[in-house]
Amino acid sequence: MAITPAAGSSRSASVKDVAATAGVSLGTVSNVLNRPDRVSRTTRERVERAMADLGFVRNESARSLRTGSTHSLAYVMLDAGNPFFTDVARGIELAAETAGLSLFLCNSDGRSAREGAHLAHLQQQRVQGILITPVDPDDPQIDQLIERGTPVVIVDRTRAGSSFCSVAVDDVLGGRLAVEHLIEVGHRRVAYVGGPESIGQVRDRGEGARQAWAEAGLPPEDLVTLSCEAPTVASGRAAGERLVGLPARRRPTAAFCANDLIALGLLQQTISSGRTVPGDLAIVGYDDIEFAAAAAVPLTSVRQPRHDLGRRAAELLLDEVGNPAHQHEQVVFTPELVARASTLGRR
Amino acid sequence: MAITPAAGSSRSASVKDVAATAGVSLGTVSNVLNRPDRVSRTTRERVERAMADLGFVRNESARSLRTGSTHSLAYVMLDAGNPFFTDVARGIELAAETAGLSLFLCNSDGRSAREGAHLAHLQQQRVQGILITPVDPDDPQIDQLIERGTPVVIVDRTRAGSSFCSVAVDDVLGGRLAVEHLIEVGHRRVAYVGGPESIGQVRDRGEGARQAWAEAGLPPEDLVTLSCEAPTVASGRAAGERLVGLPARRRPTAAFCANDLIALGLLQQTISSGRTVPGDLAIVGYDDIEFAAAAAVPLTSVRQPRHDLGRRAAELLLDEVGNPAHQHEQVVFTPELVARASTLGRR
DNA sequence: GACCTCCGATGAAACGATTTAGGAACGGAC
DNA sequence: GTCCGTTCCTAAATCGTTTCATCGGAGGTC
Repeated sequence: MAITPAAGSSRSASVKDVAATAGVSLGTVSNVLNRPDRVSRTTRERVERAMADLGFVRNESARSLRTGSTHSLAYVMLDAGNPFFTDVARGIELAAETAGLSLFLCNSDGRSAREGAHLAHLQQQRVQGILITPVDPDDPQIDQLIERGTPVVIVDRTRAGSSFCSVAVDDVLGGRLAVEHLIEVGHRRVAYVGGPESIGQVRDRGEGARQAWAEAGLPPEDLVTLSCEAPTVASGRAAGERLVGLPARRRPTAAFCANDLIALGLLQQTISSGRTVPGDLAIVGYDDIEFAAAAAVPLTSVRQPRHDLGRRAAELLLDEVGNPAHQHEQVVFTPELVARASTLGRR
Repeated sequence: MAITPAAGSSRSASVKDVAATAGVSLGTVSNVLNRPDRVSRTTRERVERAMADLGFVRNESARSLRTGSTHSLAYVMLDAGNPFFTDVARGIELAAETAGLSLFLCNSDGRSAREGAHLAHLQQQRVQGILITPVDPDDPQIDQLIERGTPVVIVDRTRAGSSFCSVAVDDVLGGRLAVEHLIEVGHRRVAYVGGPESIGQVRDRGEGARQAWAEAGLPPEDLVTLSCEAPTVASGRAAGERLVGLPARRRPTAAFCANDLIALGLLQQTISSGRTVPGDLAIVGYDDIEFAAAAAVPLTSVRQPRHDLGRRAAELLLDEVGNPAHQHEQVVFTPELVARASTLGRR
């Protein structure tokens, strides 16, 4: 009869075991897995029965070694704790699921070293492609990935004249929108709260802020930059304490924060220290995450189409993987200011 | 001379190419990769040079096929959009990084089908082990994973008499703490807002709420259950609208929400509809995510040690993977009530 | 100078699945 | 009864890496 390995044996069953149990050859088992229509119904059922009995689990390493391709994509996030990126990830997931691929999420947590380790590992895994919101889009490791054949799509950043696709939102414009709005509602001393400078988004939004300030003909020294260690709620709180420390004459009446986490921290610190928003300090955030609207004082924020950002990025990657005539594309979405009570509560 | 494949050839370089270029054998290249001390310095440098020149990237599929083990763990999250789970993930990441393993994050998004697809794929990938916050901890697929040799640790749930490790927080106790607190500050008509019932955490927290209610000798009909479709901010808002619709006589004066997302939604709806918190409605959340303290009215919440939860879970998994004398363990952490303005603002 | 040791390097044999060229069995038609 | 076409299945080669038994040579010892 068929040779049946001991149930619960330490080695898991292979196609060979299945073939032996079902009394067919290796190739037939493979056909059942990959081209079931080429196998007669009775044989197929016998093989499927054997697979179930043995608890057969296809070995993806062997499969992808032989075929040279995997069924996975990966998204390397800049900060998994920031809802903005998890929303982007959700958009990517949707597209990946539709295409029948699994999506692995990796978190670089803003650290180049971790990002590099993830990229190296993903490259060794031969994932079909990588989506990444990089710590630094000019990192040569990204070019190296592409040279060595792993398609990459940059999410939420761009690079001039690139050899890859990217999907971004115009952060300079976003910064302008925020500061133009603050100027419009009457502020003449504004703080830009962001950091670290190593993050491109932070630089661009600050640049947009400065442009708007200059175009309004306001003195540069009245646009203060408050640099944070990280774009987090805690940093926002800390920035709030530093603001209070400034002499009243020089203290800004409004703050534009590089993201909503900072803004929420700043908001909390401001209110809990007994001042009011926007009375003592108007606040504009960035990203318009779900929690922004639900904040102590609903937050004015620059909205990015985060879901579309993810979906579109994944679509570009899938096109690059599947379509030989693929052309690299740099998609830039337009941000939009959503004005709420944190700047409008009082004139 | 050495056979050098054309630079930028479509096939990426293999150890064989490296060996040819460096003028050594396959085995030597492998030794450079895995036991560099066994190779003389000059040979090693020559091989490393060849690897760099060819852009060699080790093929992890082949490696793990041969050795039978991978360098990856995975955490299947219930909801990547909920900061609670990303905080847990961060704890896991820390432990994984320390052990030199990569962590893949997968998001089941509360859907059994997606969870199942992820598990199947991870099993095929032969990951070293899986951490999971399951949609349903009694899902037979989990037992099947273990039977077939993939270690599993359940995160944030338990199961009686189990054949695997788990790390959880006592949700029944958490529910009691919340409701005992509400009773103590004087509420006699309370809503439990949670859902769907299919989620164990929701059931347990509700059960704890009922126990506390009964032990206080209060009539069961005064503890109303408001069921949500999902534990999200949007559901919280919707629940708020349903609460307003109740006749004043029967309307609860306080709400205990199954998590902070629901609580934040409820809080937002309550305030934006012109009522006050805790004046018209006191609110208790669950998880004590960072945004809870930063909310419109700082939220009273049941705190879970989410970082430790993740770290401990990963440690148990690593022990199971590496230690032959491993004993399964069911770790249960104790939650803690953090009282803030959303229940204390007024007596 | 013969012998032994040790170090470094070698080459073949796996790992488990897929693929492809080809072979057996079967049924139908003349 | 023979021949042909169709199904269905078999056997062997292959993917890239690791491992293990082995081998050659340099150096030391007597």
